[in-house]
Amino acid sequence: MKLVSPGEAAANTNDIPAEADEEFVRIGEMAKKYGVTLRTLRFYEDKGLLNPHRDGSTRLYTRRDKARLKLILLGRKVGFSLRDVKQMMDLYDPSGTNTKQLRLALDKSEKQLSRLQKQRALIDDAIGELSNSMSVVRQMLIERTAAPQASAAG
Amino acid sequence: MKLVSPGEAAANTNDIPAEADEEFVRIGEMAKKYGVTLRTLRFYEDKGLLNPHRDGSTRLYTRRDKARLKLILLGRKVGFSLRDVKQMMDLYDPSGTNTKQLRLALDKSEKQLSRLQKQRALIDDAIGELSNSMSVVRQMLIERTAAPQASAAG
DNA sequence: CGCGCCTTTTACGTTTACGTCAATCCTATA
DNA sequence: TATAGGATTGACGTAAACGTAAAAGGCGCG
Repeated sequence: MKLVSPGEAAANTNDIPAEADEEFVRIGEMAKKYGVTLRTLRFYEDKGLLNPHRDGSTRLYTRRDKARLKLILLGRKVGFSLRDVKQMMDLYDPSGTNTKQLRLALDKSEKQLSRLQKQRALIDDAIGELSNSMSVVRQMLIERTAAPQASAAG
Repeated sequence: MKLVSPGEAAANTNDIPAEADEEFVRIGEMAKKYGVTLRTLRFYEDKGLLNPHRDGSTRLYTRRDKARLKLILLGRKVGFSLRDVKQMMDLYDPSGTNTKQLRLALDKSEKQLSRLQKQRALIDDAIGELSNSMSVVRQMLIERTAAPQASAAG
Protein backbone atom coordinates (compact mmCIF):
# COMPACT_ATOMS: atom_id res chain seq x y z
CA MET A 1 0.00 0.00 0.00
CA LYS A 2 2.69 2.44 -1.00
CA LEU A 3 1.15 5.78 -1.95
CA VAL A 4 4.12 8.00 -2.65
CA SER A 5 7.69 7.07 -3.37
CA PRO A 6 10.23 8.61 -1.03
CA GLY A 7 11.98 10.38 -3.88
CA GLU A 8 8.73 11.90 -4.99
CA ALA A 9 7.90 13.14 -1.54
CA ALA A 10 11.35 14.58 -1.10
CA ALA A 11 11.26 16.20 -4.50
CA ASN A 12 7.93 17.73 -3.64
CA THR A 13 9.35 19.28 -0.53
CA ASN A 14 12.18 20.75 -2.49
CA ASP A 15 10.41 21.79 -5.66
CA ILE A 16 7.16 23.39 -4.59
CA PRO A 17 7.32 24.25 -0.88
CA ALA A 18 4.50 26.79 -1.17
CA GLU A 19 2.11 24.66 -3.21
CA ALA A 20 -0.15 24.27 -0.16
CA ASP A 21 -1.92 21.08 -1.19
CA GLU A 22 0.79 18.61 -0.16
CA GLU A 23 -0.81 15.34 0.87
CA PHE A 24 1.94 14.14 3.14
CA VAL A 25 4.47 15.77 5.37
CA ARG A 26 7.23 14.12 7.26
CA ILE A 27 7.84 14.40 10.94
CA GLY A 28 10.25 17.32 10.79
CA GLU A 29 7.90 19.55 8.87
CA MET A 30 4.96 18.48 10.98
CA ALA A 31 6.85 19.37 14.13
CA LYS A 32 7.79 22.83 12.92
CA LYS A 33 4.30 23.52 11.66
CA TYR A 34 2.76 22.92 15.08
CA GLY A 35 5.59 23.92 17.34
CA VAL A 36 6.19 20.53 18.88
CA THR A 37 9.25 18.33 18.94
CA LEU A 38 9.82 15.12 17.03
CA ARG A 39 9.85 13.32 20.32
CA THR A 40 6.40 14.65 21.08
CA LEU A 41 4.95 13.41 17.81
CA ARG A 42 6.44 9.96 18.31
CA PHE A 43 5.24 9.97 21.87
CA TYR A 44 1.69 10.79 20.84
CA GLU A 45 1.81 8.02 18.30
CA ASP A 46 3.12 5.63 20.90
CA LYS A 47 0.16 6.53 23.07
CA GLY A 48 -2.26 5.90 20.23
CA LEU A 49 -3.19 9.52 19.65
CA LEU A 50 -1.75 9.72 16.16
CA ASN A 51 -1.53 7.18 13.38
CA PRO A 52 0.49 8.53 10.49
CA HIS A 53 0.95 6.47 7.37
CA ARG A 54 4.30 4.95 6.67
CA ASP A 55 6.52 4.90 3.68
CA GLY A 56 8.77 2.11 4.74
CA SER A 57 9.68 3.31 8.18
CA THR A 58 9.19 7.00 7.50
CA ARG A 59 6.13 8.59 9.03
CA LEU A 60 3.87 10.53 6.69
CA TYR A 61 1.27 12.82 8.19
CA THR A 62 -1.94 13.76 6.40
CA ARG A 63 -4.64 16.39 6.88
CA ARG A 64 -6.35 13.97 9.20
CA ASP A 65 -3.29 13.76 11.43
CA LYS A 66 -3.06 17.52 11.45
CA ALA A 67 -6.66 17.82 12.57
CA ARG A 68 -6.06 15.30 15.31
CA LEU A 69 -2.92 17.06 16.45
CA LYS A 70 -4.81 20.34 16.62
CA LEU A 71 -7.35 18.69 18.87
CA ILE A 72 -4.63 17.23 21.05
CA LEU A 73 -3.00 20.61 21.44
CA LEU A 74 -6.31 22.24 22.27
CA GLY A 75 -7.00 19.55 24.82
CA ARG A 76 -3.59 20.03 26.32
CA LYS A 77 -4.15 23.75 26.49
CA VAL A 78 -7.33 23.43 28.48
CA GLY A 79 -5.70 20.97 30.81
CA PHE A 80 -6.92 17.57 29.69
CA SER A 81 -4.58 14.68 30.13
CA LEU A 82 -3.51 12.84 27.02
CA ARG A 83 -5.48 9.91 28.29
CA ASP A 84 -8.63 11.99 28.35
CA VAL A 85 -7.95 13.28 24.88
CA LYS A 86 -7.45 9.77 23.64
CA GLN A 87 -10.65 8.56 25.25
CA MET A 88 -12.59 11.25 23.49
CA MET A 89 -10.90 10.80 20.16
CA ASP A 90 -11.35 7.06 20.27
CA LEU A 91 -15.07 7.57 20.19
CA TYR A 92 -14.97 9.38 16.88
CA ASP A 93 -16.86 7.60 14.12
CA PRO A 94 -16.92 9.33 10.73
CA SER A 95 -20.10 7.46 9.76
CA GLY A 96 -22.23 8.46 12.73
CA THR A 97 -23.56 11.43 14.66
CA ASN A 98 -20.94 10.93 17.37
CA THR A 99 -23.46 11.71 20.03
CA LYS A 100 -21.62 9.56 22.52
CA GLN A 101 -18.36 11.29 21.75
CA LEU A 102 -19.90 14.70 22.18
CA ARG A 103 -21.56 13.76 25.42
CA LEU A 104 -18.34 12.38 26.80
CA ALA A 105 -16.50 15.49 25.73
CA LEU A 106 -19.09 17.67 27.37
CA ASP A 107 -18.99 15.63 30.53
CA LYS A 108 -15.24 15.74 30.75
CA SER A 109 -15.27 19.43 29.93
CA GLU A 110 -17.63 20.22 32.76
CA LYS A 111 -15.41 18.40 35.19
CA GLN A 112 -12.31 20.02 33.83
CA LEU A 113 -13.96 23.41 34.02
CA SER A 114 -14.70 22.98 37.68
CA ARG A 115 -11.16 21.77 38.25
CA LEU A 116 -9.85 24.87 36.57
CA GLN A 117 -12.06 27.06 38.68
CA LYS A 118 -10.83 25.36 41.83
CA GLN A 119 -7.29 25.82 40.68
CA ARG A 120 -7.90 29.45 40.08
CA ALA A 121 -9.31 29.80 43.57
CA LEU A 122 -6.25 28.09 45.01
CA ILE A 123 -3.96 30.35 43.06
CA ASP A 124 -5.82 33.44 44.14
CA ASP A 125 -5.51 32.21 47.69
CA ALA A 126 -1.82 31.60 47.28
CA ILE A 127 -1.35 35.02 45.76
CA GLY A 128 -3.06 36.53 48.76
CA GLU A 129 -0.99 34.66 51.30
CA LEU A 130 2.19 35.33 49.43
CA SER A 131 1.45 39.04 49.21
CA ASN A 132 0.83 39.13 52.93
CA SER A 133 4.08 37.37 53.68
CA MET A 134 5.90 39.76 51.42
CA SER A 135 4.52 42.74 53.29
CA VAL A 136 5.67 41.24 56.53
CA VAL A 137 9.13 40.53 55.20
CA ARG A 138 9.43 44.00 53.74
CA GLN A 139 8.50 45.46 57.08
CA MET A 140 11.08 43.32 58.83
CA LEU A 141 13.72 44.46 56.41
CA ILE A 142 12.83 48.08 56.98
CA GLU A 143 13.13 47.64 60.73
CA ARG A 144 16.44 45.86 60.37
CA THR A 145 18.04 48.51 58.16
CA ALA A 146 16.56 51.69 59.63
CA ALA A 147 16.43 50.83 63.33
CA PRO A 148 20.15 50.52 64.28
CA GLN A 149 20.51 54.29 63.97
CA ALA A 150 17.38 55.63 65.62
CA SER A 151 15.73 53.04 67.79
CA ALA A 152 13.23 55.04 69.80
CA ALA A 153 11.46 52.38 71.83
CA GLY A 154 14.69 50.45 72.69
CA MET B 1 21.94 13.70 75.62
CA LYS B 2 18.83 11.85 76.64
CA LEU B 3 16.15 14.31 77.69
CA VAL B 4 13.11 12.17 78.36
CA SER B 5 12.86 8.47 79.03
CA PRO B 6 10.61 6.55 76.67
CA GLY B 7 8.35 5.42 79.47
CA GLU B 8 7.95 8.97 80.62
CA ALA B 9 7.03 10.21 77.17
CA ALA B 10 4.56 7.38 76.67
CA ALA B 11 3.05 7.93 80.07
CA ASN B 12 2.68 11.58 79.29
CA THR B 13 0.73 10.82 76.17
CA ASN B 14 -1.55 8.55 78.11
CA ASP B 15 -1.96 10.46 81.33
CA ILE B 16 -2.40 14.10 80.41
CA PRO B 17 -3.32 14.45 76.74
CA ALA B 18 -4.80 17.91 77.23
CA GLU B 19 -1.99 19.41 79.34
CA ALA B 20 -0.93 21.64 76.44
CA ASP B 21 2.66 22.33 77.49
CA GLU B 22 4.23 19.06 76.34
CA GLU B 23 7.82 19.62 75.29
CA PHE B 24 8.06 16.73 72.91
CA VAL B 25 5.64 14.97 70.65
CA ARG B 26 6.21 11.84 68.65
CA ILE B 27 5.68 11.49 65.01
CA GLY B 28 2.10 10.25 65.17
CA GLU B 29 0.85 13.16 67.20
CA MET B 30 2.84 15.61 65.11
CA ALA B 31 1.30 14.23 61.96
CA LYS B 32 -2.25 14.49 63.24
CA LYS B 33 -1.67 17.95 64.61
CA TYR B 34 -0.64 19.29 61.23
CA GLY B 35 -2.59 17.07 58.91
CA VAL B 36 0.35 15.39 57.26
CA THR B 37 1.38 11.76 57.09
CA LEU B 38 4.21 10.06 58.91
CA ARG B 39 5.87 9.53 55.58
CA THR B 40 5.78 13.25 54.93
CA LEU B 41 7.50 14.09 58.20
CA ARG B 42 10.20 11.54 57.58
CA PHE B 43 10.56 12.78 54.05
CA TYR B 44 11.01 16.36 55.17
CA GLU B 45 13.63 15.23 57.63
CA ASP B 46 15.37 13.25 54.93
CA LYS B 47 15.48 16.41 52.85
CA GLY B 48 16.97 18.37 55.70
CA LEU B 49 13.89 20.45 56.41
CA LEU B 50 13.30 19.10 59.88
CA ASN B 51 15.64 17.92 62.59
CA PRO B 52 13.72 16.42 65.48
CA HIS B 53 15.56 15.17 68.55
CA ARG B 54 15.86 11.51 69.14
CA ASP B 55 15.18 9.32 72.10
CA GLY B 56 17.00 6.28 70.94
CA SER B 57 15.52 5.93 67.50
CA THR B 58 12.22 7.60 68.26
CA ARG B 59 11.76 11.07 66.83
CA LEU B 60 10.76 13.79 69.27
CA TYR B 61 9.48 17.06 67.87
CA THR B 62 9.73 20.36 69.75
CA ARG B 63 8.19 23.80 69.36
CA ARG B 64 11.01 24.65 67.04
CA ASP B 65 10.12 21.78 64.75
CA LYS B 66 6.51 22.85 64.82
CA ALA B 67 7.43 26.35 63.79
CA ARG B 68 9.54 25.03 60.95
CA LEU B 69 6.78 22.71 59.80
CA LYS B 70 4.36 25.62 59.76
CA LEU B 71 6.74 27.50 57.53
CA ILE B 72 7.13 24.52 55.26
CA LEU B 73 3.39 24.17 54.92
CA LEU B 74 2.98 27.85 54.21
CA GLY B 75 5.68 27.66 51.57
CA ARG B 76 4.04 24.65 50.02
CA LYS B 77 0.73 26.46 49.99
CA VAL B 78 2.06 29.41 48.06
CA GLY B 79 3.76 27.11 45.61
CA PHE B 80 7.39 27.02 46.66
CA SER B 81 9.29 23.85 46.09
CA LEU B 82 10.73 22.11 49.12
CA ARG B 83 14.13 22.99 47.78
CA ASP B 84 13.25 26.67 47.84
CA VAL B 85 11.90 26.37 51.35
CA LYS B 86 15.07 24.66 52.45
CA GLN B 87 17.26 27.30 50.88
CA MET B 88 15.44 30.00 52.75
CA MET B 89 15.38 28.14 56.04
CA ASP B 90 19.03 27.27 55.82
CA LEU B 91 19.86 30.94 56.00
CA TYR B 92 18.20 31.36 59.34
CA ASP B 93 20.57 32.44 62.07
CA PRO B 94 19.07 33.01 65.51
CA SER B 95 21.98 35.27 66.46
CA GLY B 96 21.72 37.73 63.56
CA THR B 97 19.35 40.05 61.79
CA ASN B 98 18.82 37.51 59.02
CA THR B 99 18.89 40.21 56.42
CA LYS B 100 20.19 37.80 53.83
CA GLN B 101 17.46 35.33 54.60
CA LEU B 102 14.80 37.99 54.33
CA ARG B 103 16.17 39.30 51.07
CA LEU B 104 16.30 35.84 49.58
CA ALA B 105 12.77 35.16 50.72
CA LEU B 106 11.58 38.40 49.21
CA ASP B 107 13.38 37.70 45.97
CA LYS B 108 11.97 34.23 45.67
CA SER B 109 8.56 35.51 46.64
CA GLU B 110 8.55 38.08 43.88
CA LYS B 111 9.42 35.45 41.33
CA GLN B 112 6.85 33.06 42.68
CA LEU B 113 4.24 35.79 42.65
CA SER B 114 4.81 36.45 38.99
CA ARG B 115 4.70 32.72 38.29
CA LEU B 116 1.38 32.53 40.07
CA GLN B 117 0.06 35.44 38.08
CA LYS B 118 1.13 33.81 34.85
CA GLN B 119 -0.51 30.62 35.92
CA ARG B 120 -3.68 32.45 36.66
CA ALA B 121 -3.61 34.03 33.22
CA LEU B 122 -3.12 30.60 31.66
CA ILE B 123 -5.99 29.20 33.62
CA ASP B 124 -8.25 32.06 32.68
CA ASP B 125 -7.29 31.47 29.10
CA ALA B 126 -8.01 27.78 29.40
CA ILE B 127 -11.35 28.49 31.01
CA GLY B 128 -12.22 30.73 28.09
CA GLU B 129 -11.25 28.21 25.47
CA LEU B 130 -12.95 25.42 27.27
CA SER B 131 -16.16 27.39 27.61
CA ASN B 132 -16.11 28.13 23.92
CA SER B 133 -15.60 24.49 23.04
CA MET B 134 -18.42 23.54 25.32
CA SER B 135 -20.78 25.92 23.58
CA VAL B 136 -19.84 24.43 20.26
CA VAL B 137 -20.34 20.91 21.49
CA ARG B 138 -23.67 21.78 23.03
CA GLN B 139 -24.80 23.28 19.76
CA MET B 140 -23.71 20.18 17.87
CA LEU B 141 -25.64 18.02 20.27
CA ILE B 142 -28.74 20.12 19.78
CA GLU B 143 -28.49 19.82 16.03
CA ARG B 144 -27.97 16.08 16.26
CA THR B 145 -30.96 15.45 18.49
CA ALA B 146 -33.47 17.97 17.11
CA ALA B 147 -32.67 17.99 13.40
CA PRO B 148 -33.64 14.44 12.28
CA GLN B 149 -37.35 15.39 12.61
CA ALA B 150 -37.60 18.88 11.13
CA SER B 151 -34.62 19.73 8.98
CA ALA B 152 -35.75 22.88 7.20
CA ALA B 153 -32.71 23.81 5.15
CA GLY B 154 -32.05 20.24 3.91
C1' DC C 1 2.51 -14.62 76.88
C1' DG C 2 0.46 -12.97 73.00
C1' DC C 3 -1.91 -9.08 70.76
C1' DG C 4 -2.26 -4.71 68.98
C1' DC C 5 -0.41 -0.34 68.24
C1' DC C 6 3.35 2.73 67.32
C1' DT C 7 7.70 3.27 65.45
C1' DT C 8 11.91 2.37 62.72
C1' DT C 9 14.73 1.86 58.21
C1' DT C 10 15.17 0.57 53.42
C1' DA C 11 13.83 0.85 49.04
C1' DC C 12 11.06 0.43 45.03
C1' DG C 13 6.64 2.45 42.86
C1' DT C 14 3.64 6.26 41.18
C1' DT C 15 2.29 10.06 37.93
C1' DT C 16 2.81 12.89 33.36
C1' DA C 17 4.88 14.27 29.35
C1' DC C 18 8.21 14.25 27.35
C1' DG C 19 14.13 15.06 27.18
C1' DT C 20 18.25 13.07 25.98
C1' DC C 21 21.34 10.09 24.38
C1' DA C 22 22.85 6.08 21.44
C1' DA C 23 23.37 3.36 17.56
C1' DT C 24 21.89 2.85 13.04
C1' DC C 25 19.91 3.79 8.41
C1' DC C 26 18.71 6.24 4.22
C1' DT C 27 19.21 9.78 0.92
C1' DA C 28 20.37 13.94 -1.54
C1' DT C 29 24.25 16.61 -2.70
C1' DA C 30 28.92 18.41 -3.63
C1' DT D 1 32.33 8.70 -2.47
C1' DA D 2 32.34 11.23 1.58
C1' DT D 3 29.42 13.88 4.26
C1' DA D 4 25.66 16.34 6.23
C1' DG D 5 20.91 16.14 7.32
C1' DG D 6 16.77 13.66 8.59
C1' DA D 7 14.71 9.65 10.14
C1' DT D 8 14.21 5.27 12.96
C1' DT D 9 13.83 2.43 17.43
C1' DG D 10 15.09 1.60 22.16
C1' DA D 11 15.71 2.78 26.54
C1' DC D 12 17.10 5.30 30.51
C1' DG D 13 16.49 10.00 32.86
C1' DT D 14 13.76 13.88 34.93
C1' DA D 15 10.86 16.47 38.19
C1' DA D 16 7.98 16.47 43.01
C1' DA D 17 6.28 14.69 46.78
C1' DC D 18 5.29 11.46 48.70
C1' DG D 19 2.74 6.13 48.69
C1' DT D 20 3.36 1.60 49.85
C1' DA D 21 5.08 -2.45 51.20
C1' DA D 22 8.44 -5.22 53.97
C1' DA D 23 10.62 -6.68 57.99
C1' DA D 24 11.58 -5.68 62.47
C1' DG D 25 11.81 -3.61 67.39
C1' DG D 26 9.47 -1.82 71.68
C1' DC D 27 5.73 -1.15 74.91
C1' DG D 28 1.70 -1.62 77.79
C1' DC D 29 -2.47 -4.33 78.59
C1' DG D 30 -5.27 -8.28 79.69
